Amino acid sequence: MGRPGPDTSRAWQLLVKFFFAQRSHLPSSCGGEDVEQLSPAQCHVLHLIEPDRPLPMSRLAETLSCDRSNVTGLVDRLESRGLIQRRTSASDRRVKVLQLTREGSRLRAHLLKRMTGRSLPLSRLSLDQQRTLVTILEALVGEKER
Amino acid sequence: MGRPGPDTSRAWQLLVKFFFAQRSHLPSSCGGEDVEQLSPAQCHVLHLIEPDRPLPMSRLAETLSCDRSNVTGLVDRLESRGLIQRRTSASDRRVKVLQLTREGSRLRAHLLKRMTGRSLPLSRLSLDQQRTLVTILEALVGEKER
DNA sequence: TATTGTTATACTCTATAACTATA
DNA sequence: TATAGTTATAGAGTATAACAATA
Repeated sequence: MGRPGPDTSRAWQLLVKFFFAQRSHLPSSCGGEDVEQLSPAQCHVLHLIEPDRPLPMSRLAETLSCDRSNVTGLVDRLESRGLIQRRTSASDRRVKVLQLTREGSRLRAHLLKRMTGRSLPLSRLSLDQQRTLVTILEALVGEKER
Repeated sequence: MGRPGPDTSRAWQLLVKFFFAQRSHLPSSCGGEDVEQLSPAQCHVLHLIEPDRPLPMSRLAETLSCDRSNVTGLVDRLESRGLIQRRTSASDRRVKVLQLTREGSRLRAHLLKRMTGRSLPLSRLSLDQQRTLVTILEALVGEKER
């Protein structure tokens, strides 16, 4: 619906810059009280798996837009930490669905909570700006409601 | 200036999701006519080095918020492709400054141009939204003017 | 002594290609 | 034949620790 303009390039540049600058601070540094120290990718996966909502590995690969073999490794590491579990789907024995363990669910909630904290630079924005940002990003990601 | 709210967490989640979804598409897939196929990190570094504006490696490490040893590797790879050059600073012989080669400068311009193209999802936003996004991101990154 | 950059090491992330098991 | 997931392999990204050169 829009047109490419000078702001297009500028926005992307800033987006990348922001992401690179923040990725090391959060949400990976979720360690703290928890022993675990998850990588950004692992944290991201943990976010994408919602409690009581089994997620096929193929869907995860799509969302991450990465190769399926990559997902195997990510899941291996998260599973070895006891955060998620693989389960063979009943309807199609080829697919494996992922679900959070109790520990995984706990850590995920902890992450979400932490992301809302004051330390997050995003909280420096006014509420109006935050709302606007969410609207824009939803349009970008192609999510309507969630 | 703001307060943590439900949108804070939501915004970050979307930001991460968007970045993960896009990182493989651009601007790394800048190959095309060029033989090179740069990684996202390498593209990012290329952006950060402006033509005729030598950048100390330590500054680059700060901007990327990563370890200095990491920068060594990134620069090694970009230098071996002939895109940038290391030069020992005259004022302080410990520091090395980076500058684009002619080829690097050309490729950087190509990247910037490509980012403005229609293919970029960001260009789906209205001009107003793009402008708003830039404003918000500038606040986040802590950049006033450029 | 402190700082800049490098090297050595180890682990994670990522893609490609070949494979297994299901469908 | 096609699809979901795995394995093997290779390269890139990242951090820690020890080191050299310079300040």
